[in-house]
Amino acid sequence: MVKIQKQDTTEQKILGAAKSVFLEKGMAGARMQDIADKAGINKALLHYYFKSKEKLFEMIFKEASALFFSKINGIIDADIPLFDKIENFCSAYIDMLLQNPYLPLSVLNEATKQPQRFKQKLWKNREQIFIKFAHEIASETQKRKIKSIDPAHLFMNMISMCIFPFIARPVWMISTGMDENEFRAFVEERKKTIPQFIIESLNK
Amino acid sequence: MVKIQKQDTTEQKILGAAKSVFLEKGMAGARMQDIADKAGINKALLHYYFKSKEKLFEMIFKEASALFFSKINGIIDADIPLFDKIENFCSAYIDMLLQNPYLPLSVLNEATKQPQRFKQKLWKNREQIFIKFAHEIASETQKRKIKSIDPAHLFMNMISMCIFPFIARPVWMISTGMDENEFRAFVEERKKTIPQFIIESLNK
DNA sequence: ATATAGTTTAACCAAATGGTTAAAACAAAG
DNA sequence: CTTTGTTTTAACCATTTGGTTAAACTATAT
Repeated sequence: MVKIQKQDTTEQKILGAAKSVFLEKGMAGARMQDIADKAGINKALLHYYFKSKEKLFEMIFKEASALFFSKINGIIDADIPLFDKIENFCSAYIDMLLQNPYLPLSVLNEATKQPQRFKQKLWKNREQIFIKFAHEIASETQKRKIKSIDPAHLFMNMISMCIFPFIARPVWMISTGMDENEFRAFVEERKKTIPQFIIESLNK
Repeated sequence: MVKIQKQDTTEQKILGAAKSVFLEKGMAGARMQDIADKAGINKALLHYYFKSKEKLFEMIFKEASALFFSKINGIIDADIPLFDKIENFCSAYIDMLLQNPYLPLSVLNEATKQPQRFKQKLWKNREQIFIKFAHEIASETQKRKIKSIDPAHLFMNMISMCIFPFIARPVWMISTGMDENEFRAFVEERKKTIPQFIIESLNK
């Protein structure tokens, strides 16, 4: 008989627990004991599966940043009209972030605190993210289909508006009085309002 | 004779060192020894001036978040035309961030990791930041001067585009190949491109 | 000169934390 | 039943780190 009841193997439980603890507390703030507790096991077993905090963190972080960057390339590289691309990107990226709200803060944090390590370990074969996007903008501008705009700024604007709300979430919630559901609804709305906002600005 | 050569008192040196260490490493990652070293003193003297890490951190963090929020209210509350207000805000806020590049990540980080503490200690008498702004938008919309837009989204868009580049700086620099100066120039440009972008989108 | 506040040195303490170890318990497969 | 890999228990270790202490030194003001 194959394993049926255990949907989660111990390793998966550990990885899940590690992800949530690391993403919430960061490398420095995370405690191995907390991870063990959250996984429902003990510290000995935790080290039985993963040699060190470093190794475990690296594993989680690699996965996290892959998630953080992968969606971008996929959609930006698609072969569809510019405006559709913008709409798709915002919608898909926000969807991903809704499922991983702590992702941006965590990834950008570690990239800030350990820039050299980040560059070495996570930026090996990654190409310029928005080269193709830049060309496309240039082309559309030349064809006089949209107003002239520096692609770097446009790209930065787009990802800023998508990502930042998740980074500023607690402050935004406190300062607007939103609760979890209202915030979720607010960000859900942004899947449409951001593309709208961008396209209004680009349209001649 | 009054003290002349010492522009910085020891207390100021400590506060300066603490600010830079805390903002770069966060509460959990900061080391008292590092702060002492950076201030050019020893740990004993550090504790002679500030009882505990907690106290020192609170001091720095209170000042940091005051800086982070104060500019916003000031400009948003000014009594000038909407578009001027947007231009002023972006320009002044980005200027402030250029002088405190680690501020946003640090403040938002601690707000995320200790939301309750943040709310208690730092959000006592602070009012809704953008109430007045919202009214203004509503009024302009009604007067048919600008396109209809939800003020919350507009406000979020604006602060996102201003703040996010500083949070994503290391990743952005790596992925675009910019160096310090180029990044500075890029953000400097944004003082104009962001208001442009927003106003193009709002104009009927 | 002497008292006072600032500063250094260096040793020290207690707690937290990452990591180890060894023995025992357990479960499943051959 | 025995073997094998997994899991627990619980003690333990080494290091880091926040924080303390006491004695000595320095400069300045009275």
